[in-house]
Amino acid sequence: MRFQKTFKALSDPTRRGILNMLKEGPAAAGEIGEHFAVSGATISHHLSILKDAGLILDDRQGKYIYYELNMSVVDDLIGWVTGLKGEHQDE
Amino acid sequence: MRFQKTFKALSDPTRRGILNMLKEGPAAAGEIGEHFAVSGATISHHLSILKDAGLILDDRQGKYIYYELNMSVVDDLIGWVTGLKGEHQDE
DNA sequence: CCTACATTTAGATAGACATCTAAATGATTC
DNA sequence: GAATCATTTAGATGTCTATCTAAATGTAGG
Repeated sequence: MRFQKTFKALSDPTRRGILNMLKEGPAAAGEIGEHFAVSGATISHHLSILKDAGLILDDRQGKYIYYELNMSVVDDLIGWVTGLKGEHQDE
Repeated sequence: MRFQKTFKALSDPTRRGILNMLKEGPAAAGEIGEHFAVSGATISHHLSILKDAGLILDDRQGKYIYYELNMSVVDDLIGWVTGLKGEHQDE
């Protein structure tokens, strides 16, 4: 199942919030955490799921780890969803 | 959360399979069930989740209930996913 | 109206998941 | 290298979810 992890990752509102945040550009884990009412450990958990799904990339810079959207996977996702609109290429 | 039910619905592979099937056109619950290795009750459960998410519409015709993709919600979904690519309209 | 067929609802169960606190790892600076 | 800050990992817990079988509902035809 090529998109299982992707859609699972998107099924949580905090994770979608994180992706929306990252539209504005890369951000460190701590900065991301400030925007949500959950513990840092929980944010870290969400980031690992988004990363495992390929939706985000990480880039350590000293103390901080910056996360950013992975546009190529976002494009794959757009492809899948758009595919629901008729053009009959299977799966 | 405007898209919570939508993404939750998409997070299951059987439900995505159903949506892919319905690209070809409307189908009755029984016909849908034939394509997946789960009980009819389980298919019914998945259909109710897809329906609650607005992704499919139902249309009873005598004994049968035909399901079809709801393109307007598919379009909303495309809008959300495409929105990840930059154009900064929030959420 | 009784039988047969299509689908849903009810109730139960096993596995998955979001969350927390506490502890561990990684990296900088003095 | 000890102290400090950023982040992750471990372990526990309550809730959610996909699935099943059995029973109920809806619909058509004899």
